[in-house]
Amino acid sequence: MSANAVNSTELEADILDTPCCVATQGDNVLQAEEAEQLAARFKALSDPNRLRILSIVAANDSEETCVCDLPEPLGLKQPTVSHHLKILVDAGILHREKRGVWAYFSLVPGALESLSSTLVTPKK
Amino acid sequence: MSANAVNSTELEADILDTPCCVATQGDNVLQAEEAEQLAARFKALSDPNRLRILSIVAANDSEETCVCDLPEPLGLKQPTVSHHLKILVDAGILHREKRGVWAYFSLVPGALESLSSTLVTPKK
DNA sequence: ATTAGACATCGACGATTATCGATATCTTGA
DNA sequence: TCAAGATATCGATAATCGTCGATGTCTAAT
Repeated sequence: MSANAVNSTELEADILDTPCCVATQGDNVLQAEEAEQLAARFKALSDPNRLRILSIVAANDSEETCVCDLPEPLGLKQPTVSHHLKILVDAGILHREKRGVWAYFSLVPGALESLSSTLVTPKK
Repeated sequence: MSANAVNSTELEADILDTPCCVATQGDNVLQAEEAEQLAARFKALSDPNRLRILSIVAANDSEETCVCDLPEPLGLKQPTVSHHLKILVDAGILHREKRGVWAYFSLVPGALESLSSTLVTPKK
């Protein structure tokens, strides 16, 4: 550890003797792979336009939201909206259902709640 | 709305008559600037190594965590760790306190909880 | 079959990001 | 004053990302 105090000349504790660099107990800590998966879901939320899409979908939760609802309020072109929707679907946050010509999107029940709980539950 | 049924020949509702592109009520929806701020905080959580840093800091909540604790378990070099810590501090998630030569980090109380609540509270 | 329209995919471009070596800053003990 | 060490900052590089025009695909109605 940090027990370098076998020195006979100085036994008093300096500020620098305050234990630093405590070995982190590896058990309690988020491992690389789980961190990767969690980060991927937060990454889906790390873009303002995607958050606004979620906001619109959540506000319309009674009726589903279709792609055509989105380009105008967001000020984005259709391919860009489609791109963001794909990211949210891949992250398991949105559900896509194609009916006829249109694609309707809705929140995956519990997805945001589950992500939310990872922030308040004691890490791992 | 979509009442184009004044046509005498066909009065039945096609699939395509299902109302699509409902005008989004602009009041209920996350505005650009708030979306930007929220996204910035999620972006801080969108990297696996930053999540692992938070996990380590949270696990050590009794004693504070110093920078020197981190490079080894993460497999990162010190400048990289410093970079991630800065991002977490700037996002208001970590608190930095310099004592002597060392910099100690701790969770900002309530920061993760507040972010968490934005995910479960009805959007806006 | 053909057309029109909604949506997805592709390819490109500029902007941002994660990483790290090199270096600067700052604090402490000699 | 000096040297050592902990941390922050700088500069570069490769990779990823957001955006959009062009194009492809699929569906429904003619």
